[in-house]
Amino acid sequence: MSDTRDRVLEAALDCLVRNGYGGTTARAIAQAGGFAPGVIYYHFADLDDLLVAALARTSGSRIDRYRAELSGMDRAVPVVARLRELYDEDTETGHIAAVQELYAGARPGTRLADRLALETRRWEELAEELLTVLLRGKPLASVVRVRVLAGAAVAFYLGMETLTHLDGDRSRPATLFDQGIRLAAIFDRVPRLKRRARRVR
Amino acid sequence: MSDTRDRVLEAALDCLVRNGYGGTTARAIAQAGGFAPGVIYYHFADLDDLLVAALARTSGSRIDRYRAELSGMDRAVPVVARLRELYDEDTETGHIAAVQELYAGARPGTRLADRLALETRRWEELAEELLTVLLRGKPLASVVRVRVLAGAAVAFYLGMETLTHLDGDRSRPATLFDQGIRLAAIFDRVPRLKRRARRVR
Amino acid sequence: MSDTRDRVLEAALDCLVRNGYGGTTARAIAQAGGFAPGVIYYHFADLDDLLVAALARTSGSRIDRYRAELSGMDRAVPVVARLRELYDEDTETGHIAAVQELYAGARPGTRLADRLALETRRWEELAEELLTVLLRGKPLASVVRVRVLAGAAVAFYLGMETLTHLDGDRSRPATLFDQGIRLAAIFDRVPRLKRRARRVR
Amino acid sequence: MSDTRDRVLEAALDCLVRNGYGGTTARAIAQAGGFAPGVIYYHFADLDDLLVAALARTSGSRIDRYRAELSGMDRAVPVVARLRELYDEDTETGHIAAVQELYAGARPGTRLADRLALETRRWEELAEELLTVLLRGKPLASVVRVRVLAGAAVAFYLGMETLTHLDGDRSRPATLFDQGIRLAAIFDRVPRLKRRARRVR
DNA sequence: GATGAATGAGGTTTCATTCAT
DNA sequence: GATGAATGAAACCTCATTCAT
Repeated sequence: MSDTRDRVLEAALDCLVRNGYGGTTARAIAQAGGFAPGVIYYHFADLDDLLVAALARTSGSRIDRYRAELSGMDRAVPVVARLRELYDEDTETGHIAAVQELYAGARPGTRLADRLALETRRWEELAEELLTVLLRGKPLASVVRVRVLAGAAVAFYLGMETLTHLDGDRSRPATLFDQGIRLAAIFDRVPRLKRRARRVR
Repeated sequence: MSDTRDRVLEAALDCLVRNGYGGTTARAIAQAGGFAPGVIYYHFADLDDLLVAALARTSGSRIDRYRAELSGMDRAVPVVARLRELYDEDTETGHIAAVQELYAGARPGTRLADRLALETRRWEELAEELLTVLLRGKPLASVVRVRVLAGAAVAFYLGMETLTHLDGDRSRPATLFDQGIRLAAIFDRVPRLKRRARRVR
Repeated sequence: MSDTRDRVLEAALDCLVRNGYGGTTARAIAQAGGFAPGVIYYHFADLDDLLVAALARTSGSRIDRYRAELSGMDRAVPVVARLRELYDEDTETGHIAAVQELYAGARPGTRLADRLALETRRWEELAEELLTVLLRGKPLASVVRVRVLAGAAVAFYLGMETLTHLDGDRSRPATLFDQGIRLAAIFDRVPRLKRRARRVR
Repeated sequence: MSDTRDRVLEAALDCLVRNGYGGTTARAIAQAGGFAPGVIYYHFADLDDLLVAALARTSGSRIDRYRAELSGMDRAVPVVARLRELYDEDTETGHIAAVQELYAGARPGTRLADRLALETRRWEELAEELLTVLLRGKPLASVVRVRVLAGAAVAFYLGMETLTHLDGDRSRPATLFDQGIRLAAIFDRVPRLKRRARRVR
């Protein structure tokens, strides 16, 4: 059916990774995908529309994957270890780089920005789910609100990506994950408080 | 001396805040500053050069201010409180918005990107200085490397700004600062270990 | 038979009225009529061809209606009164707006321009018929050639429409019709000369 | 000073005459004037802006010329004769053809349309001035309102031009002017009524 | 030092038209 | 008969940059 539509989406993501937001022009996308620039406008209203669709696709599928891989884990070390693998996966496929470019380039007030806000909320919801399980019964849980912590985690992840993308220094996330593992190990050693008949909503 | 050069730099920052990276064109800068477009090229090699200089100026002066305000503080709560004030100051002056735009728009491999990496390192150095004092003698200091923690702090700050800039939701940093204060209070209650003959590097 | 062909013609006229000549694109016509753009090229050689056919249809049917309503009238006042009604009818149906758009947009030398010239001649012929009856025996008839007067009438009508279309001021034709009625009343009071041996053509 | 600005205006008028409204594209204007398309946008905000300026210039200068040539004439025959010469002049210079194209092509609601409405009013004012003098004391003056007659004259002139431009048949205005002269001669033979103490306004 | 006019490449988008299905 | 995806040319417009003054 919309075979070409998919090719356009893929080309747009490709272009984001290779040329950055500013270099993701209609012509560049067309060249990357090997089709005429007009094709874009047959399938999408405009570039903004295309990028929104591309974002929805890549972000959505990544969220699904992250959730599938991490859901229900209640110990921090394996979570961080898995996160690192997923991050490496993202780096290879370039999908996270594409999203990063969108965060960087989107102008506030555009549909793309709105959509990014939406996707951000989805990532925050996922983080909240995971953190809820991780923090259950831990003393830390009584100090911080999970929702806020989730927001901080997403912001941190985004900032790390921005910096990494900027200087191309892959050792930065590597070091951070290393450190994360150590902290996670300590965290896991903190015993859970016992509660009776805890029922969450 | 080069009075005009300064006007150009100010105009460029102005333009970044008001029009974003993509809207910071030679014409727009000239209009913002009330001079002819050609002036830019008299004082700077090209737009990249101008933005590099603008970044150096604004980032440098902000780092100086942050250092002056925070240097030597050894308790977390006042540090976070001060940070919040500085952040609000940044928000008002728009300087942080300008830098944020540069992080967003800079293409890897350009001189601007190199300069951003350099400024990032300076911020990380500042964070390292402050964290070194804060963590002195604390148990956490034996678990995480200060340098890495400093990098994480900068990344987190940048990510928070990116998200805030995108959706314009000022409540996000407010909530995070609130939470930060609470964590800082707990942190401050953790006693410092006594060590003999402490030698720093 | 070619039911769809008719739908295409109607859609083209619709589009002319709503979007103007410049907005009457293949896509817009297709959307207006609820069919695929390709359909146009199945029934018509190109857009020019379609517009020619649309013009022929709408202009032809309007000429027929004008002739049916006005033919044989020999007094000016009822003619002008009837013209005003027909004009209002045209305005409502939008058919006159469509033709006006074609006059405006047609490039000299195209088939559409040729066809417009042809339709103009038909309107001039109709005007000539009507004026011949009206002027019969009037002193004015010996001063002006009916054919030229007919041409002037059509030109005037077209010019009035152009101006009205441009500024959307419907009071213009209203005022002109008012004035026309007064002149017609005076005209009707001028007695007809008696002639012997009337020979037509 | 703005030498080039003038060249752009001239090129636009040239283009209107030669290529019509639809053919007056930025590229075509640039080619006609022998400059780069970008020049247009240096001197004018957009094409609409350019066409408004071109209209103001050509229409304004023609109105001035018409007024200078015709003002104060109180006999119809020399007026019509002079009109014919001016019309021929217009035809040669092509300026009237350019304006005609603008009337035809302008979309209602654009700045160009607004400006055309303004220029139309100016032509109507001129016509009103001239007709006021011509009709002074004539019986016709008590039957028609001069303002309405002026509006009709402008509409007629425009319609005549539209038709002439469309089919390129120069004999049409020639014939109409011939006929006009004959009517003017009759008009001039109608005696003026004597009025006492005529006070205008 | 400064100006502002000019350039030409390249940006997004639209369009008439074709063609495989 | 009809479809709708695809094309490539060309539309308008913006931009960094240069250069004569």
